[in-house]
Formats: sequence, structure tokens, C-alpha cells
Amino acid sequence: MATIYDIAKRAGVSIATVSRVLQKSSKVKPETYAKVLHAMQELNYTPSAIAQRLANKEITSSTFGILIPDISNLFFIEILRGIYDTIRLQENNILLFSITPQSRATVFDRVQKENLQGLFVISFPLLPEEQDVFRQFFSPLIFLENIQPGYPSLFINNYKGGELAAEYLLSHHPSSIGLIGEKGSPFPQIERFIGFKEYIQKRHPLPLYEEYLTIDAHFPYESYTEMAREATIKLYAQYGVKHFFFYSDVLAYGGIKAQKDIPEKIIMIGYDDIPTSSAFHLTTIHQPGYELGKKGAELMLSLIKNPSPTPPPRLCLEPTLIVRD
Amino acid sequence: MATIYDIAKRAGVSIATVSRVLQKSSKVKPETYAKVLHAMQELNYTPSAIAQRLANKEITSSTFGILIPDISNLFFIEILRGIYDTIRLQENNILLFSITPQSRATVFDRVQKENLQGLFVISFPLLPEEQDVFRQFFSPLIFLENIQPGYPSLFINNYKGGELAAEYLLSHHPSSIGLIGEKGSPFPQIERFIGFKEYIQKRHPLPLYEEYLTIDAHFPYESYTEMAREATIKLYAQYGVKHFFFYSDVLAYGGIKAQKDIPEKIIMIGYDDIPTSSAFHLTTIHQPGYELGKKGAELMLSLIKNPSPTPPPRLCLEPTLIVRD
DNA sequence: CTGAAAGCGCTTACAG
DNA sequence: CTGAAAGCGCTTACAG
Repeated sequence: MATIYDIAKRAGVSIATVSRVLQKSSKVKPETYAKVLHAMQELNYTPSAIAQRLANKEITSSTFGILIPDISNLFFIEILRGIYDTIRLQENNILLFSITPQSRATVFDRVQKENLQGLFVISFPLLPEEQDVFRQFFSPLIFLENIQPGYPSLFINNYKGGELAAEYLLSHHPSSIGLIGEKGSPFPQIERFIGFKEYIQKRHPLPLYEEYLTIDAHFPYESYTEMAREATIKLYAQYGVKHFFFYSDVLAYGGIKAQKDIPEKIIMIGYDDIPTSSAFHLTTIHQPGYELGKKGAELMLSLIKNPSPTPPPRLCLEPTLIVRD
Repeated sequence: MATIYDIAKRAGVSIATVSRVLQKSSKVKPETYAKVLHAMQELNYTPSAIAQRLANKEITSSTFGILIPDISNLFFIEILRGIYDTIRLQENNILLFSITPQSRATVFDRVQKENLQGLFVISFPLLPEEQDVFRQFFSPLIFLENIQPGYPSLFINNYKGGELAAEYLLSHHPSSIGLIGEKGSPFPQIERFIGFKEYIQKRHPLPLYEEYLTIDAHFPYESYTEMAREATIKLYAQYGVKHFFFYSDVLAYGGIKAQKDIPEKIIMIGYDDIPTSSAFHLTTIHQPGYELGKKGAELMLSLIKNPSPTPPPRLCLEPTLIVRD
């Protein structure tokens, strides 16, 4: 790679002059300017961003990092959008790190080497041995959709989401309710069901039939919904269940399909409010993913101005009921 | 910010020793090592990644950039995933730039300052005045979902996608066909319809009724599908149309909804194959977005080893028909 | 095991 | 308008 010295020699000037041309300084005689420009083109010169930053004393990189567990999860994409729309207004860059269980260690390593201006960690509980890595991270660190003790955290009230779903179903006078979920769900999902069940217990105890499906994250949606469809039909056939709460909208789509094979009208509610759900008039609980990202980004920007307030701020966002039927 | 000099002074050693501790070099006496480490902690020291890179002569930043028009578009997310899965294996970072018409200029400016190892431009025709900016970009540059003359480009055969849709509908012996699209679509979308119409003309000319909806990108899906639903019902009522080709799966969802109000069975096909379409058994044309990203990333990695072959490579990926009914 | 010194590729007062 | 020189914060042979 050509450097400023090569250009200077080629153009017969000093490196100071070359640098001035680089800065588009007007204090360079037009002929000199042209000569330097010409030399740059001949040598295919690109200035080193790194050297420029060092010389300019740009200490922080004006780049934010985002650690995201799964790029294809629509909810995470919503969070990402919220962060993006807010950060972008500030003219900063975003480095995206997608993490798999296998790549955790190497990714954390790279994150550290980046001198980021700040880091968002989305839905990602830290393992004990990883705590140390992040303790050495001195830029602001914000956890989203996950409470990390000792760090600023933003999360959604999943318990409340479950309660809202229960309230909705109860208003339709069910004699029993079917719960259709996923085996081995992470805690936030489980909380929805806890909120749901406790609300039912308190207000109007009635039989709850639970079905937990075994789902592989790499299945196409079709198999999710097919399993949910079968579970719905089964609960109706066995126990006459006509009211359903689904762990997620995708599972609820299985309920929509099941309706065809069930003579009576089914009342159902999903969870997430992914974009397609509006198309199919699915009543569901809206997760404020975009808002979560937006609030997180705003908090980040304020932390940069005024670092580490104690105790670390926590913000809880409320889900909302979207009735579509 | 503390520098290596501050640490050296505090610990009573030379900067060379501090640097050795930073490198975790074993050639440092344990007591000295501990002293330096202690000083670092006291001063909250973080090494400057920029200075390290300059000293290490890391010229390229091991970071790839991705220019993406719209983070919330699922098809782009698919491409992103394809790129990500491939690039990540190589331990590189990804800088994400989301672009809006207003931010084009500033984003391009920032992209240039990054000394990226390579840049992916997704679905983004360059304006004439922008060509120059990219001509000064000497790392490999790949255009995805968009043919940019003079640059490596990967794209999908939209014409073929239209033909496949036509072939499918013709196999159901239609007497007329409804086309439901979007007003002011970009060229790739239009190509689908061209391929479709030409195929019909050639094989089995019959009446085509076209409806172009006026859609705002910020509408919720619901209004897309509602408009498509009405258009479907209208074409059935006015002309008895029972076979439909929709510009996109989201529009086709409107067709699915319209079925309820139409006494006869409707045959329809969408375009995109977004994940939820499998849940609703929508027959559609699959766009190989993930593969596009994957092939693009592979091409990128090979261009880095062996820059600018002439002519710039072009790769066309074929869509496939997914029959689900 | 440790330090003095040169170098990474740039910027920018300062002097002319 | 231009050049010599110091400096940005590190690394790393070299000598001891």
C-alpha cells in the first residue's frame, strides 16, 4: 500500500503538503494540488483511516457494538431497528456481532479489541466466566431484554403480558383454557405463562390444559404451526377446550389453521405481534421491541455524556393487548 | 484517557514493559507484571485499538461493510444472514449501514473513512454523482440484488420467477388471470410481471386483469393485505377471475383472506417465500436471499485473495417454485 | 528480564 | 503557499 511518503516523493513535495491535499485545504497552490492528486491516482492511494484517527486523537471509535443472538429472529430485528433509528441520527456506526453458543468466546474477544463507544447486549445472559471480560469493558454497556445485575438493563414486563392475555380470554367466559408453548423455553417466555396462570388462579380458577411442543429452532415455521395445530385440535377433541393462549404468534398461526377442523368458534391469543399477525387479524400481545431498542439507545447516549450513575438504571417496558377480532 | 506512558510512570517501569504486559508476554518478571497490572486497574486503562493497529501494521481493518436500504425488510435480512454466516467463519466483523434517501451522502462519506476490507451494497442502484465516490474505493465492492455495470454483481432472475408463476397458474387451466401489484415498484419487481406476461402471451394468451395498489412503505401489513383483499374480490366480482398472481407474499395474504368471501375456490401464487408463508400453505416463488448473501460473501473472500478479475464476475441465482396447496 | 529508540502513517502548529 | 519537526499511542528488534 502506498503511503503519504510515496505520494510526496512522486509529486516532489513534502508529506505536509500531501496531507493538506488530503484535508482539501485551500492553502495549497492549485498546480501543487493537481500534482499531488495525480500522484495519488497513479499509486492508487487510500489514506490509512487508522493513522488518521491516531493523529486526530480520535480516541473512541464512534462505533457502537451490538451483540445479537440470532439475526433471523424478528423480535431482535425490531430491537435492532429501534437502536438503529436512534443511533443513526447521531452519525455513529454500528458493528454487528451475531453470536452462537460456539462463537461466544471469540466474539467477546473481538468485541474487546474494538474500543467501542458503547455496547448493546441483546437477550444474552452472561455466563459466570464471562463476567470478567465485561468488567474490563469501560465504555457504557447496556443489556436489553435481560436483567444483568450491576449493569443498566432494559426489559419487557413478561409477567404483565401473561396477565393481559389471561384478562382477554377470561372476558370471553371460558370453561377451560389451553396453553400451547415450547419445551425448554428461556425464562422470559416462561414468565408469560406464570403471569397468565397466576392471574387465572386469582380471578377465576378453571382447568388449564398445557401442551409443550418440542421444537428445533431450525425448523421452518410450517412445522411449528403444524405441531401447534395438532395440539389445538387434540385439546378441543379431548377436553372441549375452546380458548387458547399461545406462547408466540407463530404457534398461534397453528390455532388459526386448526379452526377449519373445529366446528365451534375458537377464541385465541398469541404473543409477540410480529408484522404478519396484523394481516391475519390475530389478537395478540404486542412486545415493544422497537421501543426497547429506542429507549436503550437513548440511555446509551445519555450514559456517554454522564457515565455510570449508581445504581445502574433499569427500565421496564409494558406490553400491550392488541385485539383484532 | 490514560496512556501507556501514564501506566509506565505509575508502575515505575518503561513503556516497553507495559506493552509487554499488554501482550501477555511471559518475558516479564511476575512482580513487575503484577505492578503494571495494578497500575492499569488504578487508572482504568484501556489500550487504544487504533494505536495498536497502526503499530501492528494492520492495514485493512478486517471489517466488512454492508449497505442496506431497509433493516425491516425480511428479504434483506435473509441476505444479511447469508453474508453473516459465511463471513463470520472467517472471524471478521461486520459494520452495518442502513440507508435512507436522506442519509445517502453522509453514509457514503462514513463508509469511505472506514478502510473496510470490503463492501456489500444491497439492492441499491448508484446515482450518477455517487459513482465517483465508489470509484475511489479500492477494496472489493460487491453489488447484491442489483447489477452495477463495472462491478461484481449478484442478482436473482426475476424474469424467470415470473415465468414460473405463469407456468404454475396455467397448469390450473385459468380462463383469465388477475395480477395484483404495487404502484411505483422498483425494476426487479416489475421484471417479475414482465416474465409472467410474456410467458402467458407465448404459451396460452388469455385476459390479464391488473391492479396496482398505492402503498406506503410505512403502512402496517394489515393495510397492504386489506387492499389486496379488496382488489381480489373486485376482480372476481367484475370479471370472474379465479386465478391470481401477487407481487409479494404479503399481498397474497390478502388473497387468502378474500377466499372467505368468494364462493369458488381461488388459485393463487405469491412471491418471496417469507417465513410465515409456509405456515399458511401459500404457494409462492422462493427468492434465494440467503444463498445470494452466501454466494456474495464467498465471492468477496475470493476477491480479497485475488483482486479485480476482468470482466467483473456476475452471478445469477434462480428462484424456485414452492407448491404448497 | 528490562529500557532506549525507531517506526507504524498520518496531522498540524511553527517558521519561513 | 510550503517544509521540518513533533506528536498521536502503541510495538518490537536490539543491546544490555
